[in-house]
Amino acid sequence: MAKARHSRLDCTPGCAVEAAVSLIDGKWKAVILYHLQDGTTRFNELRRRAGDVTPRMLTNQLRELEADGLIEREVFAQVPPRVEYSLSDRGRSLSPIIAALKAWGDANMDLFARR
Amino acid sequence: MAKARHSRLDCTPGCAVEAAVSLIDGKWKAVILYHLQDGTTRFNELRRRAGDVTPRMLTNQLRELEADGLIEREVFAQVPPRVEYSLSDRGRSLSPIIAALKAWGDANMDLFARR
DNA sequence: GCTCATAGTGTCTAAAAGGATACCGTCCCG
DNA sequence: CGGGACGGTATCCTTTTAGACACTATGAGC
Repeated sequence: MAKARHSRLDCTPGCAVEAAVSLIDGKWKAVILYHLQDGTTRFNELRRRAGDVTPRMLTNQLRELEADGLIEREVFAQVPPRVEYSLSDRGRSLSPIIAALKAWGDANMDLFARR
Repeated sequence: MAKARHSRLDCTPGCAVEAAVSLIDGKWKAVILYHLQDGTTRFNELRRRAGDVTPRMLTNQLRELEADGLIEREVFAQVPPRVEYSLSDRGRSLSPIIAALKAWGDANMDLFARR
């Protein structure tokens, strides 16, 4: 699971903001959640869509998202192996935010172009 | 400025999502943006509200947010010194997202309580 | 028999982020 | 004269994150 970045929960109201951010932080988590909105996706399919994630990183991020209850993992006992990832209800409740982030990112692309 | 976590911008559509996240990532940035919504705030006032930020971290985060054009910094040549931080237009355009994150965080507090 | 695809794991290392602590000059208040 | 508020800096150290790269088993297709 993603590490809690703040140990106390009874801090100022802004704390919930940071707590939420800590879940989608991690270099690939937001991207994974974004792509999972298209529906159930397999491991290597995600890998291809995300660009250049190493399998180790992808595994890490998926495991954390799963531990946080944002995604679900279903294993089919076949050969070759088949594992499907999908959004959980909680993960789906995050969709509007992911969409808003994408919209904001697109609208502010000039910011990133400078780098 | 916050480091660009992805070097290429022409990646899959999810890239904008990650780019946006990278701006509010950093342990205190989201909290700072949240508190700045109440209006112009001074350095030590932010420090008190955020809980237990060290001045070094607060300076870092504020400088990055400023470099990213999300906040503005105004120095008054007085003694004792007076420095005020406020949201820029771009920063204000992020407000709905911050608010959504806070709402989501509050609604999913059970997740964080487990830690 | 060779190679490919699947879904990962293990190890090692580099880089970045975050934290602790001490310190600065100036002025005001008592 | 001592102490506090202000808005930071400087230095050092630890933790966390991310990346490269190699490797696994199985079966299918050529």
